[in-house]
Amino acid sequence: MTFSPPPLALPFFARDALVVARALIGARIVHRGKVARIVETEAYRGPKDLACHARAGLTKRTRALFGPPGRAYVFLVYGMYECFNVVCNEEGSGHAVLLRAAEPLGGFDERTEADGPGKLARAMKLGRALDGASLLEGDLHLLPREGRVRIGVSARVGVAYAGTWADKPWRFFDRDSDHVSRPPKSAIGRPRSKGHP
DNA sequence: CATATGATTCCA
DNA sequence: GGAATCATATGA
Repeated sequence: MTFSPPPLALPFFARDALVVARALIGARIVHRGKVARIVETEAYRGPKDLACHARAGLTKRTRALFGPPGRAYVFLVYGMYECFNVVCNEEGSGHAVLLRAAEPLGGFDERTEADGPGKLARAMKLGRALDGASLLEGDLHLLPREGRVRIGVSARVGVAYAGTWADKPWRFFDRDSDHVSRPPKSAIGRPRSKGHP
């Protein structure tokens, strides 16, 4: 019989989004019979972070973002893609971690890809219906990382409008994964090249 | 009420 | 390089 660790619990999520974003690289996400290994995340750190949706304060959209940690924050972007986040830190802080890419492990069609936030949410069926849903109980949860992982760091993607906040090194990824959404510009921590040695 | 835009992806 | 596509945020 296979040992299965318990899902990540409240104390894991009740920390700064920067800490949680790094800790989630290599963790697994489980939902409706699908399992995937998280290989890319980004931290969003509340109202002061001008790249974070929390900058607009508490609105209809950010209700879950300002809610308790350990729940989902899901939003629609560009009218057609959804982005799945895990709420972190303490209630009201507006911290969250965006899941940007994962390696499909089980329960997927053979050619399903999850190398991008929109594609990951679509592949795992993590739509807006889950906005505010708990990851601490029920059929949506995360499992701790097993083994070692080499973590790379870069600036966050797609937030150029945020001025200097766009340059913060708050994106994390598995340096050895072939399922990261895009190679970082920085030479440090670039994912293993597929073409050359 | 009107309008601009986005934590993206896919196509030319 | 540009389009697709629509809920939200913002300002009149």
